[in-house]
Amino acid sequence: MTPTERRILDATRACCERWGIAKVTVDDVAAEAGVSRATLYRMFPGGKDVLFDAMRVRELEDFFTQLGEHLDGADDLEELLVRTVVHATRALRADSHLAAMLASEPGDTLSELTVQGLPRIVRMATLFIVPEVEAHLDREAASRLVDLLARLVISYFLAPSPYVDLGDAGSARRFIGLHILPTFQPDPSTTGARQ
Amino acid sequence: MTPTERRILDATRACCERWGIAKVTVDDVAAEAGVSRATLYRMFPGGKDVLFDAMRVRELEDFFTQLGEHLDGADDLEELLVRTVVHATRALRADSHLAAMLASEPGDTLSELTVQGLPRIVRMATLFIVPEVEAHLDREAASRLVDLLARLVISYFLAPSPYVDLGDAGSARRFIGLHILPTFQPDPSTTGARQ
DNA sequence: GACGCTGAGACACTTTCCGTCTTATTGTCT
DNA sequence: AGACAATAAGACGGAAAGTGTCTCAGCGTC
Repeated sequence: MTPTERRILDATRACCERWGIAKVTVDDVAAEAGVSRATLYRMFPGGKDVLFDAMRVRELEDFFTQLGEHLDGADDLEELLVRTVVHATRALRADSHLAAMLASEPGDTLSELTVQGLPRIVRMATLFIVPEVEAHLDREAASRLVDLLARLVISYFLAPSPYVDLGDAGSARRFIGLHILPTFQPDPSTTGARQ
Repeated sequence: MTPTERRILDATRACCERWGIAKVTVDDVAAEAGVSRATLYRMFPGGKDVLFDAMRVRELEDFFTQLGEHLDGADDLEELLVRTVVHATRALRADSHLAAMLASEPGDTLSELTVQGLPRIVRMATLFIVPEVEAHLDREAASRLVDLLARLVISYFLAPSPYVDLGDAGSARRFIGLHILPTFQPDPSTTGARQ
């Protein structure tokens, strides 16, 4: 990724934060990035759609990169999963950009977190998290596990439950120990015995 | 002012806060107000310009109404003026709407505080503040005083000075006692003796 | 000097927005 | 019930803004 591309994506993000996707024009982004429209179209052929898509991809990459950094030192599977969902949930809650988008354009943003965007999110989560999980499960199981957890994190983020708070380590640990680990870890000798 | 007019002006303000004037359309305002475009044009014939103008007028009215409420119990002229400039300055600084506008549309907003809008501001200040000042000065002097103070408050708000902080009561009192009162109150027996 | 990258801007096309208008509906008053 | 005022919905043409492509000129590097 060239510095110019990065500048443009940063500008896109800034514009979206300020005005919401619906109000942002290509000229806005170009001006914010200090770049001509021609350059922008050269770097992102396809224009607006491609540009905003690239922005979303980069946001996901950033999100999971940051998430990955919080996973070091998690030895057993339970600890790994707990850290993952807790940090992911807290990061989502702390994301002011996301909050602004949800407030100003609920429809588009929700779509990006569910119907339209969820496959992409799951794919990215798989890419980043499955390697960590594979230390404890085979690839197939790891993929299914990450798929499931990603959906759960998003669901509990969008609509909090009185029973589970995935932003709280204790609650997340109980939840994972009770509903997740037993189904993915047929051998009960390690952590399945909990609860 | 009918309730519908108020709803529309509230909606206008809300839209401006969210997107900045440049990005707001009449449809946005109508939708936000839960009113059809036809109704909006009936209430504000002339459309966008008239609508935004009405919003600015109402903001000024609100501003000075609130300011007026903080002036009760100021007996002597010095106290009255100090309270006025201190509250006005603090209100300007605390106005998140204004801050957002200054950030997103510096040109328009500054124009509204200086070249374009200042006459209106002075007129409104005169309307609200002069009656209070007239208890201590004749109408002519009161008008000139309010005109002067309004300009000073705005100037020191836009470009703070190391010498004067009109948001601080002590500093404001010194400033007014030193530079304002002597020129408007030739009789030095009451407060002019200070400093 | 050839090369690649960029900014500026012309261009045709599309979309959005504006302001005005008509029509149907609703609720109110007599 | 019927007259009436106010409104929502939306059609309409013209104006404005935005889009995506293109050309060309400038500028630094090799």
